[in-house]
Amino acid sequence: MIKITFPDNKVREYESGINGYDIAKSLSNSLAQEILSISVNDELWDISRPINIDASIKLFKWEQTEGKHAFWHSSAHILAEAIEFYYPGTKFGIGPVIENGFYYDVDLPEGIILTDNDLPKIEQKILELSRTKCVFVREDISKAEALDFFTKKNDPLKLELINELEDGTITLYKQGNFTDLCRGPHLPDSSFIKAVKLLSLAGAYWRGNEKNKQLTRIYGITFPKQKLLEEYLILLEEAKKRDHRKIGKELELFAFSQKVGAGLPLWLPKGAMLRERLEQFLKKVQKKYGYLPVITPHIGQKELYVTSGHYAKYGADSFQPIHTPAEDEEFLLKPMNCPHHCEIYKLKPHSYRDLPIRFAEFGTVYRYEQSGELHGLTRVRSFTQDDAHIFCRPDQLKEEFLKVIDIVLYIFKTLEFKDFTSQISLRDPNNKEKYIGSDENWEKAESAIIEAAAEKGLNTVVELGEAAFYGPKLDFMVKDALGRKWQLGTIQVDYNLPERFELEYMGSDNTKHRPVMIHRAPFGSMERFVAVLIEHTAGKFPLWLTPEQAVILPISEKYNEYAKKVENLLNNCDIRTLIDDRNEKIGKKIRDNELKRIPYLLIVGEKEEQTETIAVRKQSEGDKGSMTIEDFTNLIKKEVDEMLEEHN
RNA sequence: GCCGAUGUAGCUCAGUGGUAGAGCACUUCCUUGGUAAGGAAGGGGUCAUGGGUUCAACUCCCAUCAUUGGCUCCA
Repeated sequence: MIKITFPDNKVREYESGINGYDIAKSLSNSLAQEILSISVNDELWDISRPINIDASIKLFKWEQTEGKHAFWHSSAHILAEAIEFYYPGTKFGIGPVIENGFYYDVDLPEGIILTDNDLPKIEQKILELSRTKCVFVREDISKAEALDFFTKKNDPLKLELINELEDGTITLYKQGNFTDLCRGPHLPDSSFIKAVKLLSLAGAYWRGNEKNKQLTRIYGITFPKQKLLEEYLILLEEAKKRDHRKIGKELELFAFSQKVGAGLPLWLPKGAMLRERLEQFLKKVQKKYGYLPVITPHIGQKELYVTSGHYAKYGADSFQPIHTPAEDEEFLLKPMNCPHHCEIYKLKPHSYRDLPIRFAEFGTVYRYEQSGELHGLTRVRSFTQDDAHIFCRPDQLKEEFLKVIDIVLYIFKTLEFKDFTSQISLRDPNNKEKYIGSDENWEKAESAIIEAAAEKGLNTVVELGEAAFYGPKLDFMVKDALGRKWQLGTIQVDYNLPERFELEYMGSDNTKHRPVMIHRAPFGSMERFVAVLIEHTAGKFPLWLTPEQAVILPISEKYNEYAKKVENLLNNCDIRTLIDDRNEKIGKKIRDNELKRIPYLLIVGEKEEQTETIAVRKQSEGDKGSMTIEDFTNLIKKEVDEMLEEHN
């Protein structure tokens, strides 16, 4: 007999050799039906694997990640089996579980190219194989046996993987006609899989290295119930509706032109208005925090970037140099604003009393992103950073970090980004040589960031080895509608540029010292920020930000004149208002303007004209009744003030 | 850059080896309507660009450009 300890610390005795499924069954039949995987002494196991020792266990259902993990992992094997059925001779790479589903990287036989049209038949085969209730059989083998097996199978990719494994830890899983190298765990059999959708095909380099062979990657997702798949597909559709590229086009915020060039966004009037408002908003905050505005050109001499080191590091990936009639003269489009700001700092000597100095600029920069990297407004070749560089003494680092974090948090709060994460990137402690700057400075900077983040109550992840070579950093990330993570704000310490530009200040000891630089951009870039904001709000921007706050809808042409009067009054009160005087019925006008995400619709007809009022309809809430124009302007002002209210 | 897909009217999308279609939008007319689509008529396209095959190409082939899913999830 063995002792099994459950998560609630209850202990029950079972016969040695019992498996997870039977344990679940001993608790309840319905539970047994739902169990997908088990952890035995914190190690994930198949529920069909016999347990011969005293152990503490946890049982996992579909609702738990561990349960989904086993489910999708097994699904990946069935996908592989289906592929091997249609394309014998295929070599298999890896087939891991991902956040939503799984994929398998395969090297198809010479001359076979998969297209989307091939996916349905593979899906059908997967369902067919699932219905046969194929059992997943686990087998422990030696490294030599594993090498032998995959040599016979002629699968060099698996051999490469096995060669990196230690002897004695190798397991195979077999189901039907397919055997795969796999750590597990798996479902007991394939019949759990009731619904499948192969989502997309993509090329993927073996082990993510572009020097390696490109394999075909097949993405898929499976579910234990057809209904869950349907719900998931609806979710995907909903997410697509929030896509900033779609909404940006619908609301005429931005566009691209093939003739202007790929990755070079054109901000249309409404988008530009929105962006300007965001910029004004940040400028006001920055002024309060002691930032000084600067403006620098879009190009700079090549020498500037040689000094900064950007030319050596990014020169090849940037736009080609600009030549002038003067011989040997070369300019670059600026990929960064910092070198220009360093030159401004250098214009005059600084005392320790002057620091920190904070130069801020909405600086447009240009980088030649690879064509395949371009994506809407989130990955472009021309973008504007809400950039600032803080030149400070090392002992001021923490204080400055606290202030920048305050700005970021204020922005996130105002724009209602509640679901964000932050990451502290530190040096790789085992590889200190690859970083510039003294040990002492690094330690100071790293603890300044960690302490500042902790003081502000940030929920942070610390990543060792993720720091830039020139200093540690703190990044803020949010997710877009499709669950993709985007980095927005960033705060980076830099020891490199002050060194390269030989920046100095006079210390209290009357000797020269080197300042530290902080790069920071709370939005990151205006382009990316607006993109994420569009997806976050589904185009329903906050009242203070939206291009048009109210549209006046006359019931008929007879009230156009009164509508004009109302428009003037509201615009005089700085409420951005338009009239929709098309010859359409009121229902039609309401529908169209709701679709344009106008926050307030003001309906005026006979009643309103006579009583000098407007009938107010709020976006997605409906009729709010009639009120005077003065009441309405007060309402708007109050709403805007509340949104922008500063926290302390 | 590489692998797959896509490119037809302002927008969303059908379509065929033999002179191009729908809905919405737009223009005009009727209608003057009270909280998410009133009716009629009309204008609008070098079918991404450049080559090739063919009596004939928007359609088939090749190239280019652009858009798009992916190329970091480690058996």
